[in-house]
Amino acid sequence: MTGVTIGSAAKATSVKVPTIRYYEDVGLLPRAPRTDSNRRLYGPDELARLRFIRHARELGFEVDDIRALLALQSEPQQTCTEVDAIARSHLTEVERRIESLLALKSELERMIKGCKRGRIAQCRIIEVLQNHAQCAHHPRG
Amino acid sequence: MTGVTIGSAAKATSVKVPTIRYYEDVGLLPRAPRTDSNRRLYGPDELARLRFIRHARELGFEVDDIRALLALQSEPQQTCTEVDAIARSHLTEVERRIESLLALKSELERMIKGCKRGRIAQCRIIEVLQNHAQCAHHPRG
DNA sequence: CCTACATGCTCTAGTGACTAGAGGATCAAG
DNA sequence: CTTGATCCTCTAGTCACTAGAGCATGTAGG
Repeated sequence: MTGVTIGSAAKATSVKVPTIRYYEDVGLLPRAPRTDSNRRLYGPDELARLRFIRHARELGFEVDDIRALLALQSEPQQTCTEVDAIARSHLTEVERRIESLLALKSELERMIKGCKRGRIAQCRIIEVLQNHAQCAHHPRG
Repeated sequence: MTGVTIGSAAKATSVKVPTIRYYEDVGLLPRAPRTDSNRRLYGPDELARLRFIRHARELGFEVDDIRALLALQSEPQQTCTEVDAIARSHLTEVERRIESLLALKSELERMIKGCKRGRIAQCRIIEVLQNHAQCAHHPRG
């Protein structure tokens, strides 16, 4: 019966206490075993999972995506077809995201450069964003 | 008092009709003037503003950020410091995300490769993302 | 052993940024 | 003149949390 309390788990993973409980509620974490006095206990595996979830969320994956990613891990001798499909579609999504983040990066850099000139009168963020908005498909920065 | 209806405004800016009304509610757009029959009217300036808002949202700026950016626009003789700060912090975050996504990308690629050979047993997405999560400040890989 | 008080529990409600739907008015086309 | 699209307001739902109430339990100091 080893394991740490939800508070230490929160500290260890940078996921807040109520968020951990929320993840259990929505099934991203297995129902934690409890002490005699009904407190949740977390072992190293759960902490790893939590860190994974946190990071994936930071990367913008939705809870459902994360559920899928977690599923990939826990089916080690399944036929590969399905796993491959999930991984593949995630890869596509990840690549898409990298693309648009790179576009955003260069645009933000451009904004900052423009601002360096010192006066908003010459600052073109608004102009830039508005114009850019017209070419809906970011045809490569 | 020319102007287009909310429907055409939506089409012209790719912002959905209810979202336009929502932006008015929360003060990102001025209250639109109305026709005799109470319908909202939008002129070119409002369309521009809508396009700006949409794009800024796509870039991940929060409504409050956008409010700040729009406010700055109307004080043109001010220095750019604040705009610069907003953009800069977004840039940092964006770079951080790109890093992580690249790590995830190569892990997914590795998985797919592994799958091709028929086994998923050595899938390490969790490990990879989890470890990556620990170096909060990405001290250059 | 007793008292603080921190931490845990459950439950409900609030947040941001929309999105969907009900129920009704108005406009444009045939 | 009717039909269907579009508009109006209003309420409620979504996702992923986040905050708070109200109560139980654990831990440290005196």
